[in-house]
Amino acid sequence: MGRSDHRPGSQLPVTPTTLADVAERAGVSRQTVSNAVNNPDLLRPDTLERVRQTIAELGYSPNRAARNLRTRTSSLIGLRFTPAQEGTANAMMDRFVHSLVEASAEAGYHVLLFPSDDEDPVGGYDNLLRSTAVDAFVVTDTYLGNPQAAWLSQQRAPFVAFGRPWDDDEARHVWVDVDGAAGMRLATQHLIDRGHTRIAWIGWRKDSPIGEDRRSGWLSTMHANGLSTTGLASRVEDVVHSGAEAAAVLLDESEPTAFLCASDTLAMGVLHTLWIRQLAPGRDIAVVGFDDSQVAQVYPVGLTSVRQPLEDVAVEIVRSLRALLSHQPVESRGVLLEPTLAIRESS
Amino acid sequence: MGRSDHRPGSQLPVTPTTLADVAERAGVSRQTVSNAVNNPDLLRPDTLERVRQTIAELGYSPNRAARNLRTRTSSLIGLRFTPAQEGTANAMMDRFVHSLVEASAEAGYHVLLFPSDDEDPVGGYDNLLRSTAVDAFVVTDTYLGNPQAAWLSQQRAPFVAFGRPWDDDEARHVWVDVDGAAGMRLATQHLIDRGHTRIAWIGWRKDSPIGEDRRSGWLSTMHANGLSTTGLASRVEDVVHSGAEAAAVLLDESEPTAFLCASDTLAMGVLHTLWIRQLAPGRDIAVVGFDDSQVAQVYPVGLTSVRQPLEDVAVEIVRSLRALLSHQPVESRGVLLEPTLAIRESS
DNA sequence: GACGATCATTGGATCGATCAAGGGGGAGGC
DNA sequence: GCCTCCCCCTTGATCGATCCAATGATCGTC
Repeated sequence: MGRSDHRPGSQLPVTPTTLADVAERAGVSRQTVSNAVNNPDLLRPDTLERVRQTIAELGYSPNRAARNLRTRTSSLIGLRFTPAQEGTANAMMDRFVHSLVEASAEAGYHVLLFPSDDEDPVGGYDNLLRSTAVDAFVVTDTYLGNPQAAWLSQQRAPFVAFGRPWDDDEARHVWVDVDGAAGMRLATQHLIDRGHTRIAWIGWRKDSPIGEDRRSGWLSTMHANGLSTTGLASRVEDVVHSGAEAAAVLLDESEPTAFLCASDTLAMGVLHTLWIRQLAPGRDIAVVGFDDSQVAQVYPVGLTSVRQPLEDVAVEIVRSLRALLSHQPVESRGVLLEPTLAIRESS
Repeated sequence: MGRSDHRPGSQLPVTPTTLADVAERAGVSRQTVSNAVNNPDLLRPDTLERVRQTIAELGYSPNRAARNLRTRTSSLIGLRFTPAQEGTANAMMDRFVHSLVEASAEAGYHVLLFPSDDEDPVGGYDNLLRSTAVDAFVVTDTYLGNPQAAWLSQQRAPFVAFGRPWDDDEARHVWVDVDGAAGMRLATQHLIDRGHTRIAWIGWRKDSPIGEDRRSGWLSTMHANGLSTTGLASRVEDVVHSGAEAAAVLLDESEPTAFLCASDTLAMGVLHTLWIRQLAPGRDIAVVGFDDSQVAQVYPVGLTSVRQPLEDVAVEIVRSLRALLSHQPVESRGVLLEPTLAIRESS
């Protein structure tokens, strides 16, 4: 039998059991039953036992709506669900959402998804906030110019961001992020340890702070090891064929022996170019990506990739959220977590 | 300015506006405000206008908890969130969840995620049901021996399944599914049209009804075109290297010119074998997968793949759910949707 | 055995919405 | 003029939990 006794073979009563039902049956008042559920310490051990017994017998579970109304909470965390873009390999949302659901459940919260509306990016937040449908939000897209974090701050709505407030020095909200630069240092050092000296970088356009951060990890590690980076960097759009073209140009002009990419999508482009030129990834040329996407995992020649610790991110977010909601002083405004490197045949 | 007037520059009041606040300000009773929101037809046009004006001025939005308590509904749909398995390419959950969130929102519902517990697969459902936290469920894993659908049916809990009740003839619940056999007929015919006659099948083990269904699409189309299938079929585990091994054996023994796979994961295995043997996918040998995963989309040689119409599935599910919850007679117990074929360079 | 202090438990009010009846007023019919 | 009807709106009760203040039980103490 499962953890909770849900009595296979029995049906749920048409009208669910209420607190009053339990109270009557156990011969105590409603408040006592309420205390048995929420403040067991207040009851005498024998009373507690009797009430718990009755709760189990009747299969009672507090009505969420009534509790929410009285306590002015919902035990729900709102998350705007943005799916992975088609044609890219950036599918970390899936893993992150799962981790968040798990971590939230541990803390007694559920995750409520709401759709994204590009025309009115804060509309969904506003509705949920006004109707007190959620206790807090988790914000994921903290890219340049995204008004959500600032708007929520201004509304004094509790939220934690996954991602640093890159472009906003004024931001005072709580955030959790993964140290992309550290991940790239890890990857670069890995390649250097394998004997590579001419390691090329293929990243995003300069206006992406995330991309520039990752790039800095490559740059600093190269220089720290006394290696040159001139002519070895390229900045392109985050699509497969851009990665392929960049790799072709770099191969022709600078003869790198390894490629470090800001995303798995770009890495796939590199692999395409290698395939066309009959170069074997891992043996002739090393390739490393970022995100440890499914693509990296199932690609015939496994792609080495920087893996974000999304499980830890979720745990940390929920921890911050709880502190925020219980009005405890938050230890620190931001938390930065270290990624790991999933090493495969491509390096 | 956005669709809903959320007044940038203003803060949310500390205590949210209530129905009574609006009533007082508009000079009407609480019930009249309630009717303005839920049954506008009951009001005289000028009163309605006045109330609406006041609602807009105060930025009023009905308190969810109070409404839920009174109406005994929650406008929430529960979904057990199971992430994609690592090391496989089956990441349709991401796309499906997004579609479901969108379709639900259209109908005034939000999606509530709860975690999966393998030890107690119905525990999560039970809790939410007992505490009347959700109005209905969407069940996604209807594989062999999964007790969820049967358990929910027995509890008389409203739910719609994504997936047929393969192994349960007794099942009377509502479901929506994608016709995998039709998808494979499409794919097989596509390959035949391209001149292929020796088309091999790599699928899952025989105890997977989904796998057998997909296989039947290949089989029937081959036979309908007078083509032989002997020695051209293989049944393996759904992992990359199994697909690779199966492809190697088939190439040696039966010399197929095309491979049809039950999943993109297996197709990746096939591509691996082709790569090792220096065979060009699409030119020397055609390959087709199933699910149109990100892998199929970003693989250097785009992988042709059967694409499930998940957007339509979600819409259909929400439609059924609404009928179920409004106690309308459901037109049909099950709905079967046709997949499409995403044609790329591999075929 | 009376006393205040502490502990365990209780009854009434409340959260903010909707439901179910009931009331005021104008139009229309006799 | 009076009654009925209908439309529009209001009032009181209710959903099921928790908050708050108060009451009864238990205890040690003098």
